[in-house]
Amino acid sequence: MESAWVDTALDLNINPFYHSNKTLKGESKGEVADSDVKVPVKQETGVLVEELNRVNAENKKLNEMLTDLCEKYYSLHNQFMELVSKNSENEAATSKKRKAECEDYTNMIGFSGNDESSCIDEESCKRPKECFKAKISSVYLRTDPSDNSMIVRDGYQWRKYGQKVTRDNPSPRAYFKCSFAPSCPVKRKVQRSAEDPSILVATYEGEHNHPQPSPAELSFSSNSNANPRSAPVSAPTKSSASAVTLELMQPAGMGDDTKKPVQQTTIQQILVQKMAASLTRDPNFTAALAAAISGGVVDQHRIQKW
DNA sequence: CGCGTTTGACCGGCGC
DNA sequence: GCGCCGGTCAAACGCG
Repeated sequence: MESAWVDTALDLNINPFYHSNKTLKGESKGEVADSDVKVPVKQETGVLVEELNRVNAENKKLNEMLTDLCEKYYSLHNQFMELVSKNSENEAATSKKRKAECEDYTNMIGFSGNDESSCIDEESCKRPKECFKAKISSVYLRTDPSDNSMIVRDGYQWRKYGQKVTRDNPSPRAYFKCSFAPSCPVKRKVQRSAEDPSILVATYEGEHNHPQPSPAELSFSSNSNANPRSAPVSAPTKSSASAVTLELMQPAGMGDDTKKPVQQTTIQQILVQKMAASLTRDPNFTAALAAAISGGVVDQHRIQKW
């Protein structure tokens, strides 16, 4: 099923050399042996350079598309924020309800009033503590279904503090707190998708109030991830499983937005990188993109290819 | 012995 | 008011 998607997927040329090899193989009239390519070296490098240029141009175009997308996202995001802040004012005035609703808001916009315990009055602090404090984002990770460990490697250090079987899902939900910084309020829930057990759903609440630990720090400080149960995860297969990240709250840099006045361009760059990384790893996206813009860049690509 | 995980108990919110 | 359910706590346990 998925292989079908992959086959029809837009070739984004993530790995141009592989691609080049394929074309070369095709050009070498079905020679079986890979090693003895009969094309003269000069001609070969010429083809490669040409291919590389073409790929660069395509990447540039895709990059522009992504940037454009980001700009649109930002303007929409801002509009939505305005709308919601108006709504929440009304909401606060009329009803002091309710967790679920609050969570909906946070879910949709990533509205985090203030970090930490900076709420002003006690009353609004207790409930909204949960309502407004936490930024919530979800990460979907494809893993081996036979792999029972619920470990999501995201560069932070987590301490498990609970596990629970929930009603709507036979697989247990694990609760983690960020243990890299003692005061870090971030929590993470990890649970297998009810529909597709091969997909891990990690839900993050809150923001890290510390920078992302470096790999050295991670392997150094405490054994949380070097623990026997966690260790297998560091196997590249799992951590590099194809991941689609839906960061509902904050487009980028969600680790440390204590430094709010980050240049928007920087954020944009990070966002572009993140999106590109996520999207290009997702065969569904590439396929959808291919379908959507099949008249444009891709056609040009295909024409050249044929 | 220290640290992290496991797991049953407990608590609070919510619906009926 | 009661019961269900999700989230958290904390003692017990295991590992290095």
